[in-house]
Amino acid sequence: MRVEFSPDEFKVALATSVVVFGFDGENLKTLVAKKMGQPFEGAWIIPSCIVRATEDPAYVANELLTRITGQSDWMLEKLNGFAEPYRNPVGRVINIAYYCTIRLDEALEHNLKKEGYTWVPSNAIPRLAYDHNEIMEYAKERLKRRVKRRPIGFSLLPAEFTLNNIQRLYECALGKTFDKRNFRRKLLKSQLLLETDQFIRSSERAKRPSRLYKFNEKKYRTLTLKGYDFVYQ
Amino acid sequence: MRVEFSPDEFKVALATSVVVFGFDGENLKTLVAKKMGQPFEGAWIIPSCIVRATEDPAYVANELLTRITGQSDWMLEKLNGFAEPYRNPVGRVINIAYYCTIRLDEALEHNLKKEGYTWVPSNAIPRLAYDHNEIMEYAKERLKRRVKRRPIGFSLLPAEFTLNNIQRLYECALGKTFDKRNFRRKLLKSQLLLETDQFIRSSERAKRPSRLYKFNEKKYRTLTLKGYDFVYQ
DNA sequence: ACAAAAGTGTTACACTTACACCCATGT
DNA sequence: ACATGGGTGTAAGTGTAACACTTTTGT
Repeated sequence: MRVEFSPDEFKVALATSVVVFGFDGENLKTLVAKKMGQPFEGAWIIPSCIVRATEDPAYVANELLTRITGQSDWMLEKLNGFAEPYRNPVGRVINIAYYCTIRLDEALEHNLKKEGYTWVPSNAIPRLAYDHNEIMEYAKERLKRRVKRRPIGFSLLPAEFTLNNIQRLYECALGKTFDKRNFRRKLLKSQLLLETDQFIRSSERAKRPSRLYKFNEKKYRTLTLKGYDFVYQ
Repeated sequence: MRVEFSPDEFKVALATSVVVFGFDGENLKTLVAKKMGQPFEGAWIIPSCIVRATEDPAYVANELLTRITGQSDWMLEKLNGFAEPYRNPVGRVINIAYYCTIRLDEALEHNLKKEGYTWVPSNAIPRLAYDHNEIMEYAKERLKRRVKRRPIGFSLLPAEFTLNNIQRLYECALGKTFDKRNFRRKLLKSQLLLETDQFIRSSERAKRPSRLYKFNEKKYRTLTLKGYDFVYQ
């Protein structure tokens, strides 16, 4: 029975990666960067970082995101530990991966650019180094599940948005399409949205402007407290 | 930026734990053992094992289960990596945890006893060493989710079982009760069960014997291929 | 005027829930 | 005979899914 650790069992290294999802009103996308240094120099990777043996990966991941985005206090959700041997050619490295969602804005975009990060559409992820494609798929599945149970719009949409925006977001995240009338009915019935009296043109092509809505955060909080399940399949 | 591993980053050790669920017709239960050796000598733990830096935790977990149960080829599902610093007083240890479900039988019980493992009811888990209570809770939540989406009876019930058995199993796993008529209607409509012409007395107290059913594995396989969701909330 | 997307209701069906009594058997 | 769990049906309500046309605005 192997239950006692001897000193030479302590030979593994830790890393953390964070899958970041954003939504531009049209498409769901995720952050990647070009890997610097060997191995895999120049390959695409998910934002990642070494974790020292004394550190908490959640803390390190938070620091990493803060540097990348210029914003702090992230609601990171843990994805999993990726632990296959040989996933890293340098040695045995365990990756503790997280994901989060983010609202896009200009300051953010500026910071991302400065730090060398790029958005790629989450339905067309390029080949990534290590097992990062696996981590990415895992994150997409998790987001899907999340979307089915909780209205995620809060964290991905701007403060005001159209019903078409949010429908599009759900369609991207779940990889299917919905009937406009049924979607609206369901969403409005939930009372999670508040009508504003603002209108916006959703694209160049659109002639008629569409109404802006915002989230009813109070309603959302009371509902989640009661163990509300949104359940959009 | 910390992206290059130096040799002294490789200072972490690995372990794996497996949460095993079983069902005796009345209650859902899970395997624990008494810890041998320091630290936490004599405390209850989830079946666990060291993983060397060159090994695959999934493989090691499988070996561990094979030893404990005397059966091989486990369908282990990965739970998560538990990676908080200081979760193990001996040093930095990452635990890659799995869970599985098992059909009880006599050979199994005999082997468990021989290896020093004991069942505890999964709604009354004792205080466990390390962060094993956290892992256990995580596993219970996962089982719950699993039960909601897929008929788990296959892996937990004997080949033939009564409708009351399976209802009881669902009630244990989900921590709620169901209306007998509605439960039966739903289950039978799914066509996942085949009526046998066998009857059994479900307990000493029961006078009238109840009908045995078995799983319609073919139906199950075609349904899961089509992306079937059982969805019992 | 026309092009483009915004917006709007109804109906049929499926599923869920609530609910109470008789049945078969062993003691 | 009685105690114990086994077994059964119906009706109301709720949610889902399918469906097509009119409105508003910019060009």
